[in-house]
Amino acid sequence: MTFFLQIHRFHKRYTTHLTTILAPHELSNANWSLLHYLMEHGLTTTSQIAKYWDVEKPTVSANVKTLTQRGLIQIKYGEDKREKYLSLTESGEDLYGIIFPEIKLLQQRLLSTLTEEQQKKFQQALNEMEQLLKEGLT
Amino acid sequence: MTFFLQIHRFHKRYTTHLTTILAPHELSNANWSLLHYLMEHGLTTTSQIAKYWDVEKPTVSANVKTLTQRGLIQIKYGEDKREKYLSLTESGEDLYGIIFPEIKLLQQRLLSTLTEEQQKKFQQALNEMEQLLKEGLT
DNA sequence: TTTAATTAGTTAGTCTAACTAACTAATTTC
DNA sequence: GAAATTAGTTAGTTAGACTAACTAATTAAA
Repeated sequence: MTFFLQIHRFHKRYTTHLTTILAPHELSNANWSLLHYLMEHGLTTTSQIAKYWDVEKPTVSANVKTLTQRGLIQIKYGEDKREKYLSLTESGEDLYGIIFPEIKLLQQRLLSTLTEEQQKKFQQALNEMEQLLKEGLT
Repeated sequence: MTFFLQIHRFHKRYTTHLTTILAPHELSNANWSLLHYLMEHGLTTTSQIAKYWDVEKPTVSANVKTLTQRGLIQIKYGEDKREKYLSLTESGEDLYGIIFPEIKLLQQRLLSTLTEEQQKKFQQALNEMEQLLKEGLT
């Protein structure tokens, strides 16, 4: 079984497992990622999130729309009239606080299979591989 | 940036990159996975593939249908009348031979970021994490 | 031997997480 | 000032799943 298939299999199970945690709160994985990003980074724009996640803006835009409608995030406009500064509302933070411990536990549990050194090495490798793909394998 | 987001980002780029290799041959990633599986394992059934990929049978079934219609795989029936034994046709093997070198090169290039020992450890960890998720983190 | 349970594979429908194309409005560059 | 770029949105599409329901075949239990 190749490394790449194992990544694929693991990733699928992991996201599926996340879904079981998030679905009772009516959140998709991507919704959660947005909540988490805002909690960690604070005030930020759609473009920045898209860059961080390495996705296109409409993907972020759709999640912003969903969570704004649910009152979980709020929007402020900056000096640049085009930009929307996103942050969590109080109920957004509350919901985050309810969910995060379980996800944290899951992640810690999974990461306990790796030493800190290994984790660091693997993350580095993932990053390098990603760069290779980004730069066209030059 | 968490390990899990890095896996996600890498995986997405990798599959996107595979798509650019496969699309000129009018193959999806999943189509290629099927070609590759049959090339590596030979005669096999839909259920076995579903197990190996860790997906549901309809997922495999759909890909079998596509590639059968294109004449890339063929079906033989076994003693158990329900089972379909799948294998590559000659044109399936030909197409595989055209595509595989490029994918192999890509994978080798990516894996060059890891020592063999690291790759082994990484795969082991992925496997363990997968088992944890499978068994419900007991 | 008959009935019940399980399995192989298919079809139809649904969902998630993307993407592209096209667009308006705002900002920056020439 | 005009052209180019950027922020964000909308609409449409695709890929890769999944579940539910089903038929037919096989296996297990009574």
